[in-house]
Formats: sequence, C-alpha cells, structure tokens
Amino acid sequence: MTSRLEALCLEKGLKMTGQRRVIAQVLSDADDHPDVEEVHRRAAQIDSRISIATVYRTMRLLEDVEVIERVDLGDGRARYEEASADHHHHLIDTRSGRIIEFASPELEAIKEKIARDLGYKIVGHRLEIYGVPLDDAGEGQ
Amino acid sequence: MTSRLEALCLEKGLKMTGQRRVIAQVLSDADDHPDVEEVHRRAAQIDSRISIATVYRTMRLLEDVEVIERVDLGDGRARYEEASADHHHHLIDTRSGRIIEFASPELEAIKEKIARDLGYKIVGHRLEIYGVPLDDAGEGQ
DNA sequence: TTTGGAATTGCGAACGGTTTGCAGTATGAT
DNA sequence: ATCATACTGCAAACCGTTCGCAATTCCAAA
Ligand SMILES: [Mn+2]
Ligand SMILES: [Mn+2]
Ligand SMILES: [Zn+2]
Ligand SMILES: [Zn+2]
Repeated sequence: MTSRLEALCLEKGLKMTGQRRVIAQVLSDADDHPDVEEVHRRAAQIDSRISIATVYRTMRLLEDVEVIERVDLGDGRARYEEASADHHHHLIDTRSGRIIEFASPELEAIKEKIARDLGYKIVGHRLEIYGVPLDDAGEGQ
Repeated sequence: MTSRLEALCLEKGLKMTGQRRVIAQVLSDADDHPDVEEVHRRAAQIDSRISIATVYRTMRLLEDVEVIERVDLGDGRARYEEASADHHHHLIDTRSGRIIEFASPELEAIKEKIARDLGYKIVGHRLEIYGVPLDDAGEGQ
C-alpha cells in the first residue's frame, strides 16, 4: 500500500527508495509535529536500517517540494507536519507541551494590513502563542 | 559616564565588572538587533580583552533580569534588544535584511481572544512578518 | 531481463551557535 | 587592606544539522 505522502512524492517526480517510502509512511500516519529524531525513531520501527542522515536529507527534500512544512515551535529543533491546504498557527501549552492548532482570518487580515501600511508585500510570517490552561492558571507555580 | 543599561544593572543588584560595563554601554548605544557576535565585535572596539564567552554569559544574565530581550528573527542566532516598555514585533525585509518594528493593539486583542476561546491564558507569543517592498515587489527574481 | 549511470545511502567527521569546567582574576562587602 | 565569592578567559563539549565519500540502490534504456 502506497501512503498518501508517497503518492504525492511520485507526483512530484521523486525517485522512491525504500527509506523514502518508510518516511512517507511515518509522516502520513503522524497527526502531530514530530522532530527529525522522532521521525527517525518511528521509521526505525518499520525498518531499522534507516539512518538519521537520510531522515534529515529526506525531510529537507520533502520540504523543498512542499510535501511537508517545517514548524518552528521555539524549542531548538525543527518540527514538521504534512503540508496542508489550510494555513494555521500553533498554541503551545507550556505546562504539558500540548500543541493546539488554530486559524484566524481576522488575524491574517490585520497582518496583511500592517504589512501593506508599511509598504510591504508579505512573503512569509510566523506566529505562535504560548499559554497555560485557564482552569489551573492560578494553581501551582 | 554610566550608561543607561549600567544603571539598570545596578538597580537589579548585579555585580558590575569592567566587561559588563562595556557590554551595557554597547547595548545602550545600539538601536538595532545585534547578535552575540556583533555585540562582541562592538565591545572589543572599546576593550579588546573581552571574550565571546563572557558576552554570551552576560547576554543571558541580562536577559534573565529582563534588562534585554531575546529576539528570534529566524536566522540561526539569537538577537537582542533593550527591554522596552512598548511591546512590538518585527517585519523583516527579506531583500535588504532591514528590520521594521511595529505594534498593533488590534492584533494583540485578537491574539488574546483566540487564546481565551481555546481556554488558555497567554504567557508569551511570537510574531514576525517577512516581506518585500511593495515598490519593487514585481521586479527582479 | 540485464545493464549502466545517476541518484541515494550510511557512516563519521565537520559545522555553527551556544554552553560549560576549570584555574586564575577581579569585585565589593567587611 | 582582606577575603570569600562571583566573574573571566580559554578550550573543550555540546546539540541539531549538514556534508564528503565510498558503497549501494534505483530505474530507464537496451
Ligand atoms: Mn500544525
Ligand atoms: Mn525590536
Ligand atoms: Zn498566518
Ligand atoms: Zn505582540
């Protein structure tokens, strides 16, 4: 069975190797934002002969052809998610590490207006919110 | 003459050494967003006996006591600016590298609402816009 | 099918920004 | 002035990521 991402890779004309198939599989199955080491860990469970260097190279390749997107969540490493049609941002729960996705047309509109007013055309942007649950916001330290 | 930042450091009760005084001077004079190496370069012009390790340590210290703020502009290194009363974000001109500061109460309000609706209290956030000048947005490649 | 050349892989070494252990030095409270 | 403590410079270690190289794999053409 060829995974969703493997199909995408074929469309893009990428040479499909065993390790790329495994990585495509892992990324198709993921519903979170794994870093390279986590992708490698999951890939190694399917085929242990896969090296971290290949994962690094493949992630970069997939990013270049826009099959996946790099996400910077502020910890030192690069995280990834499947490139999706729906643009969104992330709220990071600093207590639990949970990542909540959100989209906001109003926010995007304001961002556009800010750039336009400054005489700029947007070519990219980044936004993350870090927060703690309202419920236990007063508790602990 | 004790620099603005040196005074702040004294208020915070920091032990003031020669190298800290120089770094405080450099940061007081800066009106941009220098990285550690740039701070070191400027500091070395005042006193060449200052080591990069000390600059790293001092930047971290000043950040901890909230005399300066770390800015992540997407290039690999940490950049810094004086901690100021007025919160703002950055628009990075990807053609020239120029950094334009802006603030937007509307944007902050929307951000607050998003977090609240998700059941979160904001403890931090990050936003940068990358853009190119409208004028020459169509030119070149 | 077999083949051949180009692309990909695994390994380990190198990278760039940052931190750290240590022995020596400076600071500022007494 | 003294002295404990905090700070410094240096070099080595760190961490995520990239890269050079020789060996392997892919796949298009024969
Ligand atoms: Mn996401
Ligand atoms: Mn700024
Ligand atoms: Zn957006
Ligand atoms: Zn803000």
